[in-house]
Amino acid sequence: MKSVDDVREAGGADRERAGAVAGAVPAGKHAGGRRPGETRTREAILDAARACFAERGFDATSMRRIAEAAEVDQSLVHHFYGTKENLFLQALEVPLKMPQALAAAAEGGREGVGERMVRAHLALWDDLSTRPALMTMVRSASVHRVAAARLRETATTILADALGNVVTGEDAVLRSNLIATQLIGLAMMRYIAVLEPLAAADTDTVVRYYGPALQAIVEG
Amino acid sequence: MKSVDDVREAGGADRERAGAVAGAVPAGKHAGGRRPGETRTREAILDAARACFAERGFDATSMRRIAEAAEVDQSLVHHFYGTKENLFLQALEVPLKMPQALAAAAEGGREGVGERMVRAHLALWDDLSTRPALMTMVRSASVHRVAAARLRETATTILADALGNVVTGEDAVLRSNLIATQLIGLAMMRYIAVLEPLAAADTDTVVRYYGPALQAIVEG
DNA sequence: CGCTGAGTTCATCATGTGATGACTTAATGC
DNA sequence: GCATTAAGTCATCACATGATGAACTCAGCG
Repeated sequence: MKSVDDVREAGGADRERAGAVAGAVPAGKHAGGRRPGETRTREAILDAARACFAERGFDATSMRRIAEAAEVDQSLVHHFYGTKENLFLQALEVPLKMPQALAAAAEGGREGVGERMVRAHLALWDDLSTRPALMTMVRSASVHRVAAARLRETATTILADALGNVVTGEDAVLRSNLIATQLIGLAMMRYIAVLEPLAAADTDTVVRYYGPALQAIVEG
Repeated sequence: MKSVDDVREAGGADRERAGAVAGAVPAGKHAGGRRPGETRTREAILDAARACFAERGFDATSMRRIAEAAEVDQSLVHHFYGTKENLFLQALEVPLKMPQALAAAAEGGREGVGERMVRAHLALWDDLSTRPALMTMVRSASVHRVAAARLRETATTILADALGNVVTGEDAVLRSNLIATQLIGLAMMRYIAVLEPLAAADTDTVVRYYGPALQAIVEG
């Protein structure tokens, strides 16, 4: 898969494809046709889509750009995923790691849970296997209904569930919301708006300062 | 100005315009021409643009939609504001109220400053004269460089400046960032993602729970 | 009055978009 | 081996978009 950055204004400099020996496709005949051997194109397209959506959001990402990033014909994207909407949906699928990691962080009692949550959250965003989906979700949440719904769902189902044993008492759900609020804010500023010095700060420092802020809400 | 919602799929049901008496424009002649009396169209367009951008973000808002919302021909939008980019820039202009309100909230010493900041922030978002610009900024920050820059600028210049006397000591700037982080997160979840019950909670409740979280960072 | 400039509409363009269908080649099941 | 299905390309469509230019009407100034 090509890097998303490479694609930009590409145009047409990359007509020869890997494995297509020069002359293998006789001039005048159709270049189409299934590639020999087993294939991983479907996954490549999804990866490319995730990367593109993560980097520019739903609207600014065209099917053509995704195809280019996956080094594949545009129709193939439609062939596998149908509509752009549906592809986006797939790209949005949050890895199972996420609820697990957050639930694990919530275990171990009330004490220090703020710091553990911040650390787990940062870990998910720094993990290359989870980051694109999260980035896609947050980046498009402001303009795409489905992404916004996914964000809400994540905030309630996943987070509130994980925190069920920890955030108790008056207005427990509201307070869970506020914790989600803090974590999403952190993602926005550190990874999307890239606010300095926050974006460059190392994990431990962020955990040290931000943890107590979450803790304040846990305590009520 | 028409409500943004009315526009949706409008199409062409609204051909007769206010003041254009039937027959006033002889068939076969041009309908163009300046309207009699003084005009406020320029401002109307900007208002419409702000409303549209606030509701759907930069990409999903077309010049045509803005024109429709302002009940004006599309070319007029270009006539007054040139490119879409430039119009967006104008719509993004943050009202002067904002730095003032936040600076005022920061006055009065360290004690209770967390709550005062949250309250001031919510007030700005509930004020119809400031809300559209803020909404536009946050909603498009994820996908538009200029909006993101504006957001950073707001977070540093305005917020950090206001908090200069309050947030002191180690990593003061980083901690100001984290406070901005919390406020932006709140805007995201309450006004954009519309997470319940947070979105429906009344101001005082939010202030009561969220204030101490900001305070935790002020204290360090 | 007549002129200039600003406000206003219409028609149109080039471009990029998502989507479809025809066609080609390889894998797979019988 | 032979039919069926899956993977792949190309050409093309209908449409929405941002932008421009020409034409027209009013305001304001001399």
